[in-house]
Amino acid sequence: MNANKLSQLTGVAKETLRYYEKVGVITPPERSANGYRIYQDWHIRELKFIKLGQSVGFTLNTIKEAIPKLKNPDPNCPILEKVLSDQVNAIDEKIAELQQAKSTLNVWLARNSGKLHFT
Amino acid sequence: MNANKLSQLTGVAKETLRYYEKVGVITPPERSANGYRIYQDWHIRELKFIKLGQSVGFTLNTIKEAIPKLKNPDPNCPILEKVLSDQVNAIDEKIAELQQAKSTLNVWLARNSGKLHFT
DNA sequence: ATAAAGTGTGAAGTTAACTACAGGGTCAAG
DNA sequence: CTTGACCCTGTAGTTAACTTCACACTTTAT
Repeated sequence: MNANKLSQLTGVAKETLRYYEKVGVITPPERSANGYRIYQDWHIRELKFIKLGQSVGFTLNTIKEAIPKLKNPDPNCPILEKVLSDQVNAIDEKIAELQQAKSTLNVWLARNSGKLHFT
Repeated sequence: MNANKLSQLTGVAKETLRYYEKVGVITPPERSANGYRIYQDWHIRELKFIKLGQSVGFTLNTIKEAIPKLKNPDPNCPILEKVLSDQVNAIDEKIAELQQAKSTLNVWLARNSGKLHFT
């Protein structure tokens, strides 16, 4: 499968695929004689995993570091649980911040039926 | 009031004050004979306003554009209400995304008591 | 045979909001 | 009068995750 195909199957731009390769978050694909990348089916899974990680707020770097741990989990060292629950906490904090922001805005909106002072 | 004073009173770094001036989000202060900036008391209010805007998720650019509207509100054209309520909606969307992410993570965490598969 | 479309590379640009740096003038204290 | 603490300017670096560019080779279609 070439870059275009993988791009279409995953919705990840071809340039982004090369970028992911450069930063080491996907496995470098084989190359055909002309130098074109040949992706495997499991590259689709890699990309799904990356998207999933991003959707829960992980950076590419965190995802990159997590992949070997996922492939080779150490039962005595539950690093992953910590990463995951830390992220849950981070998300809770962000939600709280956003709700605070929202209520500030609503106060502002209510006041705005009269006039909004620049103070 | 010089840059240092304003910085201490507002908690905004001096470099950031100059940056805000450059991007036009604060009113350029007068200068003394030696070229030093002389800030006014109302610069404190400007900065509070900027912080408030940032805390509810507005970009500096949006804040910059909002300031003239706040100073000169047009009663027939309630742009501000729209800006504010749009932002409330944007915040609601972000909260929903984060809650989705959180539940994904929790599923993942639950599964992780066994083993976490890379699929 | 030729032109369009696809793939490759490395490097630079993008966005937001700063932050740091180099080089130089100014001001208060001892 | 010199040292150190400020202030000024313009420019460049930072972070994350891409995107775009310039340029060149390959493959496909006419």
